[in-house]
Amino acid sequence: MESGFLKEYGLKNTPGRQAVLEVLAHAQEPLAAGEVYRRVLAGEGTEKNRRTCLSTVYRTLTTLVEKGLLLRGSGQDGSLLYQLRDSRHRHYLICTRFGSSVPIPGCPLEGLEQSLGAKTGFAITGHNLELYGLCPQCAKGDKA
Amino acid sequence: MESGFLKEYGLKNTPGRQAVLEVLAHAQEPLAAGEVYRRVLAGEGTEKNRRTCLSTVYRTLTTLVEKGLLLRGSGQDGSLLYQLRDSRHRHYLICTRFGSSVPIPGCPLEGLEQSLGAKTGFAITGHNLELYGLCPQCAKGDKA
DNA sequence: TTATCTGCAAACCGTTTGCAAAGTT
DNA sequence: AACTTTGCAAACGGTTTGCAGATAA
Repeated sequence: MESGFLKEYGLKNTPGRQAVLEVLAHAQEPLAAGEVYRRVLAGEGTEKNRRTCLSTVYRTLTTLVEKGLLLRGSGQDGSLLYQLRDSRHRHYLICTRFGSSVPIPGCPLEGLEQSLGAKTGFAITGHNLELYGLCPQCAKGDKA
Repeated sequence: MESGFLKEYGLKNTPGRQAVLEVLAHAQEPLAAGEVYRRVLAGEGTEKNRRTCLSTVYRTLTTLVEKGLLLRGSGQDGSLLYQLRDSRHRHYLICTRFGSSVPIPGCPLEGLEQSLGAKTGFAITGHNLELYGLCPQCAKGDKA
């Protein structure tokens, strides 16, 4: 994770912020604030900051979303999830009975964003997409 | 709203449930539980139930989602939103600066659901999609 | 009559905020 | 030194739960 990186956004370069960025850089999927916090404490990412509190993590995440470094979306249960803006993202098929999820290959929205941006004048920076349904096993034992 | 409708799902047909269903049937967009509650009290829908409590609304919504009558998604801020499963849904382009939103014409996922269902064996029942960006006005005065 | 449903109040959990101390530039 | 950021603890808002009385079948 580049340091000096934060300054360009008018932010002070503190170990806590570095740690949050590193955790998100290593994450494979969007993370909830609490999960980011746990990973920072566990020392994931190379920064060795283990002395932070949850509210600081929240404040950092909020700040970074405002500056455009992170994207914030929401999961099926309403939890807020954060990811680096440029990280490779995935979409998932989520079983509404057990919550199990299967990643969808590719992103079906790439073309759409462009054409929609052109049509509306919006500068589109991201999106949130999940599909819900019953997984094969659950679909059989249906009929509740 | 058909009565007798609920019985088929093994549910008792109570005025509270009727009222919740009616509110959702008249709604133009997905509603949060609190909003459903307010509308029930206000007597929207034809059912005249004004004597209910918020936890009952939550329980009703949860039950109806489990039975497959409703879909539950989540908004940009993580609030949980409910809608009738078969109601016409819309997607929105949301300005990340002010939260203003513009509806997207049509649903870009109709084809996708079918093919994905066939490929994975999931019985796909719904989805959640939002696009984020800066609206034309904000995109100009950028450079934070 | 029996099992389900409801209202109330309290618990719960994720998120936000006030404040004084610590850190960055 | 000036201003930003942090830790702590308390507040907050939406959601869930336990229980006893009411209601649908």
